[in-house]
Amino acid sequence: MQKQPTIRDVAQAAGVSVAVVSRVLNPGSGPVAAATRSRVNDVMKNLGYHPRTAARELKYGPPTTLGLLLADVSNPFFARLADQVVQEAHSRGIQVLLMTTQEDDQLESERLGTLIERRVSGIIATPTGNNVAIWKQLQDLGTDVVFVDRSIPSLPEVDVVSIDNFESARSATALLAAHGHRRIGIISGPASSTTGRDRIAGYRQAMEAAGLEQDELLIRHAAFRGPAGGDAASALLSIEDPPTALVVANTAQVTEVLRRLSHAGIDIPGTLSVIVFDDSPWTELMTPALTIVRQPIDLLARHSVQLALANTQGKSSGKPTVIRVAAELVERSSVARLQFSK
Amino acid sequence: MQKQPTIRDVAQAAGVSVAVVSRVLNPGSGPVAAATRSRVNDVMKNLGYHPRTAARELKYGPPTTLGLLLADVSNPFFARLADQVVQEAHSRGIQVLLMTTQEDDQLESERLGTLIERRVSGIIATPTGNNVAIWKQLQDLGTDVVFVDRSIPSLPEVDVVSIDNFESARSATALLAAHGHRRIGIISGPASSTTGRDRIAGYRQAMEAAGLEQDELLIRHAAFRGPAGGDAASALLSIEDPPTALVVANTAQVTEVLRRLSHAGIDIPGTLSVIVFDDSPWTELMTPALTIVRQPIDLLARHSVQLALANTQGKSSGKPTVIRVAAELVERSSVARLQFSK
DNA sequence: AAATAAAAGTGTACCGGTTCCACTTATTTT
DNA sequence: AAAATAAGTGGAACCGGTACACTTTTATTT
Repeated sequence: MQKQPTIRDVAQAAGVSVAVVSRVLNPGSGPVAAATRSRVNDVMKNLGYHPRTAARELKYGPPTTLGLLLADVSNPFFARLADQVVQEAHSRGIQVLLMTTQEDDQLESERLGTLIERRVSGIIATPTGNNVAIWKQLQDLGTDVVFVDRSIPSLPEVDVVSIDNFESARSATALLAAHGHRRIGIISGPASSTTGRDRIAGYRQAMEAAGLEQDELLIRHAAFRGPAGGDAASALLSIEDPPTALVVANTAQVTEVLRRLSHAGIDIPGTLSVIVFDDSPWTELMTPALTIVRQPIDLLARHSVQLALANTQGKSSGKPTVIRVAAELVERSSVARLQFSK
Repeated sequence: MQKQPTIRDVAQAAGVSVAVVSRVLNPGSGPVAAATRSRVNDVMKNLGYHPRTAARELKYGPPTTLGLLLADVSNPFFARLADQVVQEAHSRGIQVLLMTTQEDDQLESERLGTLIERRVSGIIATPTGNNVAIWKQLQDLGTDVVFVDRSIPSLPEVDVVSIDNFESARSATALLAAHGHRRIGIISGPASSTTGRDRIAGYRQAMEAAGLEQDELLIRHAAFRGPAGGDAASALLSIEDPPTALVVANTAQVTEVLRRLSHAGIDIPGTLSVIVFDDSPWTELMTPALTIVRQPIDLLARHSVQLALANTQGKSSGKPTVIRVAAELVERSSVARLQFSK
């Protein structure tokens, strides 16, 4: 392990002052003779010099790091989001500190503490819904906070990027209704989440528009984690007059719900038609290929990163920005046309 | 946006020196009277003070950040790895800087540059295979480098954590042979990768042990990214005497290969038996449920993090550590028993 | 050729913590 | 009661860059 050269070592070796080396390091910060510049560059290469980000950050807490706080990354939806966010950030020279909450507000609060100490310029997060005080503090500190996929109603001043949950659920439900389904179930996120509520609202509107009876038994909320999703699916199937179609609108639990359906030996779409909120590659590989609501993850990522860096670039507009991108209903083979039997 | 209080603000407000505040901040670094401690703590809370990591890092480049450099995170295997690494790191109070290379060595080199400037204490990476000089430099600088899943033969002094690729491929192939298959194909990673080579070697050994003819046409290498995986699958199926069984041993391209098989209308396991290296949840949901080689991602993550922090903790043992964890062959329904027809 | 302007380069305070060392004030030891 | 030891606190240098104010060199103008 060699001792790390500093800017002063470089300056001395090149026979110039540290100020000049700093200028070479930051083009545009001041004039440097071409000959000097190349000499300094040579010395830096020979010495294996690399400026330390920590030292640079000390002067002005710079917009070079961004926090990405997700529920977990094993979920394909979040994984793809993380992938896109990282790519988008990298393309702007920004680094990403990845953290997970496991939907645990205690863990979330710890992570937020770390992000504060690191003075990240922005945070992109899927909030658990608690820790409102800390989120507020973060904003007061000048950190750009962006909620993605979900939001917290009691924090209306935070930027939000998500799909149009209402419209997505509405159109998915409408599609099922148009195929003759009258008993349509929906499994959505917790009622405390905006995501969950909006999707249910869209579902209701579609049911009403189709003139279908709204049975509260057909509406299920499931927590983002744990067995709740599977339980909801099982419960839905065991009611007296079970649904012939199901919208799985809890993005985080799609796999869990499908596993339960599969184990129950449900024939899709024979017994049950299904539309899910998840556009993972494998939804196409299943038998039958699943009809899905495709979330434009790249757009979610791009807008999130943009907003998370907005204030930094002086583009802060007093009001919080809410971006709703359109989701796409991709029809495949998991929805059956129901014959009129009654 | 409020101005951020510094340690001096706290000191002044509490009527003590900065040294005392620092001691309160770092318990064990020196004596502080209980009364003073609580007074300082109160002031910190009132002022909303949070120490800046950047300033702290300046003194001693500390082991508080770890770089995770993956090919991409949209791939479920890497996503789950990232998830576990982050959890493991968090449990040790370490933060994770996530980066992706897209398997592009140019991008990789840029990312490595950033990691050097940040003086991360350790790096966990799936290397592209190039940039050997930079990896060496990283190590000289005292950074703990750990390759996970793959390695680079020309860098034997780097720690490696992976599954036992040879044995995994051998046992998967042996299972197929035991089911009466004689024409067994394999799609593995590029020949330049250790992963790819080891798996092929395991395959060869199993073929030989079973007394089966080794046809080079049955062995395909596919790059980790791009359409190569799918092309390899198509090519395999169109040879004169096509395989009746296939080992998809290119973890990164499993989905791509399966998609191609699905589109080609191949009946699994009727026409083709399949074993894949991927234990994503959805492999169980497919029809038929896929027989898989399950990689213990949690173990890979745990060992990686441990090694990446080893030197920091003074546990550096001159020699590089190579950890091979056992993978598990999970039999499900995608392998058919072949009747002897010849 | 003198005057003026622009370019190149230097010295040093500063960012916000940490830590060594010196110093003062209790507490023990003999 | 004097000396030795420990506890509590403060002063200031330091980490490695950045940037401002200023001096020196070179180029341009008339």
